Amino acid sequence: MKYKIKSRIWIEADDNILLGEGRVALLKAIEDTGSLSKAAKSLKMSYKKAWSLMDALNNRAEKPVITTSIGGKGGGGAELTDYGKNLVKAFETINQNCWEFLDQEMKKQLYHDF
Amino acid sequence: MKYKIKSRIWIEADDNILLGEGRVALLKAIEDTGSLSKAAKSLKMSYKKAWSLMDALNNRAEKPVITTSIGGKGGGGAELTDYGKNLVKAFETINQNCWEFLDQEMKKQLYHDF
DNA sequence: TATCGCTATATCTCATCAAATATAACGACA
DNA sequence: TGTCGTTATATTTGATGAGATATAGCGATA
Repeated sequence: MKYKIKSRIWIEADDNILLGEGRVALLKAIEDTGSLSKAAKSLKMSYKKAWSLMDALNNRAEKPVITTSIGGKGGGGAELTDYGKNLVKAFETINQNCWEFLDQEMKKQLYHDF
Repeated sequence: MKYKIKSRIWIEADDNILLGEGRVALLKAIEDTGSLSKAAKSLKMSYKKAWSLMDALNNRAEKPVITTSIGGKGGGGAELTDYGKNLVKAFETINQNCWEFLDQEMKKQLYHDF
């Protein structure tokens, strides 16, 4: 059997996407680099796109997910709030569990139908 | 809590998409209408797109998923093979189970982290 | 007070993908 | 043997989204 099952999960708020794999990757890069522009660069993403993603995330979430500062030492920066860290952790846990669940489901179906 | 979790699953063969929600919807429409062009129309999809999807599906699957005929009474038509029907059934079962699983997972996380 | 790297935002260009259009071939049936 | 509604395929047109570019403003620090 050469078939593989794949999945993509995301969290919505008010029928708008809040958090998916791309935004989680960006959040983790922000956590690592301390800056939105460096995070974007590390993911080979334009600053504009990264900013748009984080702007939408911050506006739609119940509480701020990242905080930013302009000017000062280093020019400014961005970092995750505790709430943001929890969101990332929850997302990754669910995502991992989903993969494992689907692999099991696929095996069940293969046994029956193919 | 206004957050909702969503998912999309698909089956790949050789790193190419084989079957996802769109193709399953098309297969069911073919089953209902007996024709690829009618199925496409019922989903407001161009014939070309529908044909391309089913061509890729048939070529990548281990066995044919639909059979087609040209000319004759009614001009021809398309129908699912038994293998195709099993694929659809398996996909929908897994997809349904995945939704239920994710809803439970979401509740767990909400309880802990938000 | 000049510098620096960052956030924040608008605008324009381009590539990619989808849709629309056109056409050939087929075979049962009247 | 002509008609009809399909399948099958190429080509052209159009729209949407991503990327590139440009610019302003900020504040700690030297």
